[in-house]
Amino acid sequence: MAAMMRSRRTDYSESTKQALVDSAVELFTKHGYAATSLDAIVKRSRVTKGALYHHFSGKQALFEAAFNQVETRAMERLNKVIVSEGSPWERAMDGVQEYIRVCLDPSYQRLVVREGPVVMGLERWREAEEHFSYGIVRHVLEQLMEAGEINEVPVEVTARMMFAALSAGANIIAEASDPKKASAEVFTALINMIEGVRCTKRDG
Amino acid sequence: MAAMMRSRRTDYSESTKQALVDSAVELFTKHGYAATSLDAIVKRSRVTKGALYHHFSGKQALFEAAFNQVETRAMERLNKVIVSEGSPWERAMDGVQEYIRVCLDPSYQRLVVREGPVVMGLERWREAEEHFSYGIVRHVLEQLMEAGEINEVPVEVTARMMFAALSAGANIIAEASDPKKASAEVFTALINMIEGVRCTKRDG
DNA sequence: ACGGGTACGTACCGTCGGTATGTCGTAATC
DNA sequence: GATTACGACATACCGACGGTACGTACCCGT
Repeated sequence: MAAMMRSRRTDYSESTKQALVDSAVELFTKHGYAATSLDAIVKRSRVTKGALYHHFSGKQALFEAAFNQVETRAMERLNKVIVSEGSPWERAMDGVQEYIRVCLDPSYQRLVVREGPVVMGLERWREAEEHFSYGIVRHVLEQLMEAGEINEVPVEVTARMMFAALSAGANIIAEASDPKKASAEVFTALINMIEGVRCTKRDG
Repeated sequence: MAAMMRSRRTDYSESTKQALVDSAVELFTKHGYAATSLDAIVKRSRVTKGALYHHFSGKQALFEAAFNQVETRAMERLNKVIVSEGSPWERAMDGVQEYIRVCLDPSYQRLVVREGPVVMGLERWREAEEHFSYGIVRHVLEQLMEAGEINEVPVEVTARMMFAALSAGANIIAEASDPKKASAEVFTALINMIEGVRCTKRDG
C-alpha cells in the first residue's frame, strides 16, 4: 500500500500557517515586535485570530517561528560558503564576508540581532543562536585553531565577542550613507582584530 | 534682592519625580520594559498615574529618564578612571577594566545595552550613546592613535565594534558561573583584539 | 485674603493580547 | 453513501494596560 496521500486540507493548513509566518516576518521587520498588532498580521494574511491561535500559542510563539525562518535562511547561505574548498583561513574570510552580507538583511538585523534577545528572553535566544549563526562562528574559530592558523585562545569567549563585533559591523554598514566604503572599513577593522590572535609563525 | 528661595513644593515635586525614576529603574531592570506596567511603577512610588503623566509625557519618556540616570552614573565612574594619571595605554586598559565592571550592573545591561535600542529606537539610542559610553570609547581610541600607541585605523568603525565586543564581554561575565575566570578570559580576548591594531614599534 | 497655577488624584476610554465557543467542510468508518 | 468525528478555522468577548480628561487641594506671590 502506498504512503497515505497528502490531503488537500493539510496543504491549505500549511499554506495559511506559512502566510502567517511571512506576514509576521514582514511586519515585525518593518515596525518591530511591540508596534505590530496581531490584528494587522492576520489581516495581511487574510485570516482571523482564530487561525493564528490555532497554529501558534500566542504572539511570542509566532515571533519565534518568524525568527527561526529568518535564521534558517541565513544559515543556509553561510553553510554554503563555509564548506566550500580552500584553506581554513580563506574559508573563514569568506565566511566573514558572507555573514556581513547576511546582516544587511533588515529582517535578520531586527528579528535576530536586535529584538530576539528582548522578545524571546536571553536564555532562549542564546539557545537558538547556538544552533545557528553563533554556532558557525565558533566552529570556524575552532577549525582555525586546529589548523594552527591562530593562537590558543578561550574559544567560547572569543567567539562571542567576535560575533558581537561582526553584528555591530553589519549594523554600521546597513545604516551607512556609503555602504561600499563602510563595508571595506568594517572588513579591515575585523581583520585587525583577528590579526591579534593570528599565529605569528604565519604570514599574510 | 536675594535669589528666590527654593520652595518646599519644588522639593516635594522633585522628590516624587525622583521616586518615579528610581522605581522605573528597578522594575524595568527586574522585569523588562514590556512586562512592567505603569500601575506597578506608580504603586511602588506611592503615587498615581496622574503624577506620572504630570512629570513625564508617557512610558517611553519615563524609560528615557531611567536610561539617562543609569548612563550618567556609569559615565561618572568611567570618567574618573580615564582622566587619572598614567600613560594613554595604561589609562585605556584601566578604562576597559572599569567598563567591564560597569557592565556588571544589571540595570546598565538591561536598560542601556539590551532594551535601549529596542524601546527608544536605534536613532535616539545612538544619539544618547554618543554622549555617554560610546563617546568615551571613541575618545580613548583617538588618544591612543595620537600618542602613537596604535596604528591608523578607521576610528568610527573600530570604536563601534570594540564597543560591541566590550558589551558582549560584559554580558558573558554577568552570566558566568565563575565570574572571576570569565572576567580574566574576556580581558585577554580583548587584549588580543587590541593587539591587532597596536603599533608594532612598541612592546608590552 | 485671594486669585492663580502647580502638583497631583480619579474616572474613564481605546487598543490589544488572549480565550471561549460556534461552525463548516473534509475525511475516516461502517 | 449516510454518519460520525475531527481538524481548521471564524466570531464574540474579556481583562489588562497605556493614555486622556477633568477635578481638586494646596501653596505662593501680591
